[in-house]
Amino acid sequence: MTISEENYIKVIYHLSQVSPKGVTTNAIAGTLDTKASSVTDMLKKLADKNWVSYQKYQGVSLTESGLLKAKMVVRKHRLWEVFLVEKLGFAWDEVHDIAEELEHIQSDALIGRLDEFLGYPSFDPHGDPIPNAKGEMVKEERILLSEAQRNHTYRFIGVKDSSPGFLQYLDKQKIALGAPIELLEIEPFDHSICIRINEQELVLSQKIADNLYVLKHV
Amino acid sequence: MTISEENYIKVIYHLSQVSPKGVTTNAIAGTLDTKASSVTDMLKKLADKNWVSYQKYQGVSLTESGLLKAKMVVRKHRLWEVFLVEKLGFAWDEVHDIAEELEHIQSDALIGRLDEFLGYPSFDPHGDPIPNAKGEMVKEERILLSEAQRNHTYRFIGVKDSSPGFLQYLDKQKIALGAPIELLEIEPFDHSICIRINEQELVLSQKIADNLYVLKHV
DNA sequence: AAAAATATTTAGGCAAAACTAAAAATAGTT
DNA sequence: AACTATTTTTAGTTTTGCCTAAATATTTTT
Ligand SMILES: [Mn+2]
Ligand SMILES: [Mn+2]
Ligand SMILES: [Mn+2]
Ligand SMILES: [Mn+2]
Repeated sequence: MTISEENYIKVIYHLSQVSPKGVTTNAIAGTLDTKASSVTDMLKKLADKNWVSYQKYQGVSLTESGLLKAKMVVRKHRLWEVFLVEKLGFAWDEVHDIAEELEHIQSDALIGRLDEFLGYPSFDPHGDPIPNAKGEMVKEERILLSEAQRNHTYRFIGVKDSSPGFLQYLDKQKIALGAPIELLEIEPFDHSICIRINEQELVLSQKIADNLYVLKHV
Repeated sequence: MTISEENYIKVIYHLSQVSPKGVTTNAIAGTLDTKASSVTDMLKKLADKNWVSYQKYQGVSLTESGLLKAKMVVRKHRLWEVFLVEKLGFAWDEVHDIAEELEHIQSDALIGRLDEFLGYPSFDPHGDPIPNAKGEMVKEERILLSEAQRNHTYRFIGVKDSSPGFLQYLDKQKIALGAPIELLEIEPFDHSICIRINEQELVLSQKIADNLYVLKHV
C-alpha cells in the first residue's frame, strides 16, 4: 500500500463517519487538497484492489478489508500522537502534521512495541479512540456541548475541530481534556452558552460549543 | 528533498568514506540495488541542485551542502536506531530496515526532541557515531581486529558489517559492544585468531576479525 | 419538464523514478 | 598502439500520481 493510497483510504474512512451512505469525489478532493479528476483516478485503483466499492457518479464506501486498512492507519497516527505528546513533550496542537508522516511507516513489530511502550492507550491527545491491532476501539456516548442541557454537568472528552488555532484557543481558556463542565445558561439569541469550568464562569460562542465533545451522561 | 534523493545522498556519503576521491556510478547502483542508468539520471538531478559535483565518467563527490544533508539523514537514522533498541526493546539486528524508513521523516523539531529524549547519545547500537545538529561527531581511533597485535588488549567498539546475520553470530558468541578483547594468537596459515573475551578463549576466522572495530589504544 | 448549475468522469499530458537496449567513453591487455 | 573488456551515458519506455480542459451525468431551480 503506497503512502498516497493510505492517505485516500484514511480520508474515506473519516468522511464516511459523517456520511455513511457514500463519500463523494469532491469531499475527498477537498480534504486532500487535490483535484476531483485525480480522485477519480485513485478511486479506480482502490476499487481494483478491492479496498473500496465504487460506482461511477455514486461515490465510494470502504470494503471490509479497506475498513481494516483505514483503521490501521488511524491506529498508527494516534499512537504516534500519544508518543509525541507523552514522551517527547510536544503540545497537542503541534503533533498532527508529524503524525501524518509517521503513520506511513510500515512495520507491525514497530507499532506493536510502540503500543506496549505507551501502555496500550485507548485515546489520543485529542480524545479520539485508538483502534487495537484488530481494529476494535472504545465507543463513548458523546454529544456536542452545543446539544447539551442547561443545569447539567458534563465531562469534556474530545474536540471535533483539532486545528492548531482551535486547540490554542482552548489552552488559552484553560479548557483541558477531562475537565468537568457545568452548563449554566443558554442565550436564545445567538446560542452562546455560559459554563462553569475550573471554578470559573466562561461564555462560549456557538461555534466553540459546536466543536467540543462531552460525555452524554454525568 | 525527496526520499529517493536522501537515499542517494546518504549512500554517496557512506561510499566516499571508503573512496574519498570519487564515488563511481556502479558502486552506487550496487548499494542501492538499481541500474547504473538510473544512477546517472539521479546524479544529474543532484548536481542541478548542487548537492554533488559531478562530471561525466568521473564519478561524484558531495558538495558542502550535500555533505550536511547526508549527515542529517545519518543523524536521523542513528537516533531512531537508538530509540528502537533503548526504548522499544528491539535487538540490534532488527532495527536497520525500520530506521531506513524513519530517517525520512521531515521535522527538525521532532529530531531535536528525540535527541533530548534519548539523552544526546554519541553512538548508535552498532557503535557508529551520531552527528549532532551541526553535523559534528566523535571520531575514534579505531582499527580492525584483523590488524591488531598479539598480546595486546583492545575494546570492541563497532562493526564494519552490520547485517543481521553477522550481528546474530556475535550475539551467539556473546561478543557485545564495549567488551575487552585480548589477542592471544594469530595463526599464520589462515589468519584466524585466538582471543580472550568474557574470561573465555575463542577462535575467530579472518572474515570475522575483518569486520570488528576495536579501539586502537588500550 | 426544461434549463441552469453543479458534480463527476474522460482525454491528454507532465514529472519523478525506475527500467532495457544501444551507444560512447574509459581502462586493461597484448 | 590497437584491441578487448568494462563502465558509464544516452535514448526510449513504463508506472504512479498529479494536472487542465472538455465532455457527460446528476441535481437544483425555474
Ligand atoms: Mn498521511
Ligand atoms: Mn489526533
Ligand atoms: Mn532510507
Ligand atoms: Mn546503525
